[in-house]
Amino acid sequence: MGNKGEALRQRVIAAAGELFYQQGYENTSFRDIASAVGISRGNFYYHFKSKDDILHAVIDTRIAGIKATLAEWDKKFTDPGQRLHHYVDILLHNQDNITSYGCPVGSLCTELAKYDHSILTDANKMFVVFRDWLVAQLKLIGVNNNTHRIAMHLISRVQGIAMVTNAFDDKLFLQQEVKQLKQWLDDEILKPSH
Amino acid sequence: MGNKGEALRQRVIAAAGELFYQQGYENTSFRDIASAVGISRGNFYYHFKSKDDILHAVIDTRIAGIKATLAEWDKKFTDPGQRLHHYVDILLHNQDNITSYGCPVGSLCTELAKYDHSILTDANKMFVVFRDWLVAQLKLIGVNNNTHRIAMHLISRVQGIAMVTNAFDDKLFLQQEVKQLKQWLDDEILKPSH
DNA sequence: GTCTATATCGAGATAGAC
DNA sequence: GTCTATCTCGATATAGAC
Repeated sequence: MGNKGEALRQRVIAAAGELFYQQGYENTSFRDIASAVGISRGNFYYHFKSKDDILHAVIDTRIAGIKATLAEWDKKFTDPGQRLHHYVDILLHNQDNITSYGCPVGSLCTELAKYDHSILTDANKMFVVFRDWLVAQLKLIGVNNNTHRIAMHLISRVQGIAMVTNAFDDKLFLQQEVKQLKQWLDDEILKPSH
Repeated sequence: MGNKGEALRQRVIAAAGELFYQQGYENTSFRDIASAVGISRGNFYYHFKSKDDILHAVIDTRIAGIKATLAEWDKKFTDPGQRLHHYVDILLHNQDNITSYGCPVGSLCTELAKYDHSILTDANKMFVVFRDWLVAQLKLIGVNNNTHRIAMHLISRVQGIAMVTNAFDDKLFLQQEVKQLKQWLDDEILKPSH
């Protein structure tokens, strides 16, 4: 198997993914990616058939990365409640990037929704992986009703925080909201007295 | 005063604003706007000096529109609690557009954050108008602490709902979340028993 | 004021040498 | 596999006729 070519392909995907996140997909050119990776523009077309093709590869790689991360969490934390807290804590761990560029999943979906519905469907799968995992954790806790809705609600809360943090360039807001959301998680989901 | 030119200018701003919302700013060309308004491409530069200039005009017009809307609400609803509910209800009233294109303010800020910080600052003023109005309503209710944070929290919740509704193309989610958010508004802000 | 014609640039994509 | 050179297209923007 072409190890050298395969390695380059991975480097392109990594660089493109980062640039798509920081600058947006449409706003990132082959030039940008080429100079980041250190190759020529023409060389792309040996590994990818179009720019869309690179985006698809980026999305696939991200999905694999998300699945790997969640599997790691499953090992690291035995308590599903702890895992849910860890999900919210992503905001805190990535607060600098979120302040500058927003959420990598959310901002990409927002961009794609403006002009390409077929790729949006693919990008949305990143959310679906998170959602299904959240549903699984809720069921493990013993929540039996509305697990899907609660998972979607959590994603929505996290996305709102990321979006507003980015738009207002306000890291403090993120920190306060994370605290509040984790409190809500404890009060309404993990220790329901009603 | 050049009435004919001024009227055309307003038509351009209206058409551009709609297209920027539906297709994104970068993804909308002069061609698109020209054919929507029914003028030639060259004619733009008599009324605007650049594409950025059109965007600034769109933002200014939107800000004026938001202020007018809020002033209308102030007249229509005497109860500040009712006004806060009405703010959340924007989601419901615009559910079709939000499902297709997201929030006009939020998605624009998300796009601009990727490549132009100076215009983002301007676009963000749309949020600030809402935020300041929300703070005013909270104070009228008698809330004295954390009015700024609560206002930001409300914006964040609304943005999260709009973003996820758009990304999942899920109008039902929007409807459920609006219900839940209005319930939260009643329980935690309007009738605090604690 | 509005138009047509054009300049200039950078994008994605291709051809073919090495 | 990777490169250089080039094609084609559509974008913003400008010049100048009407």
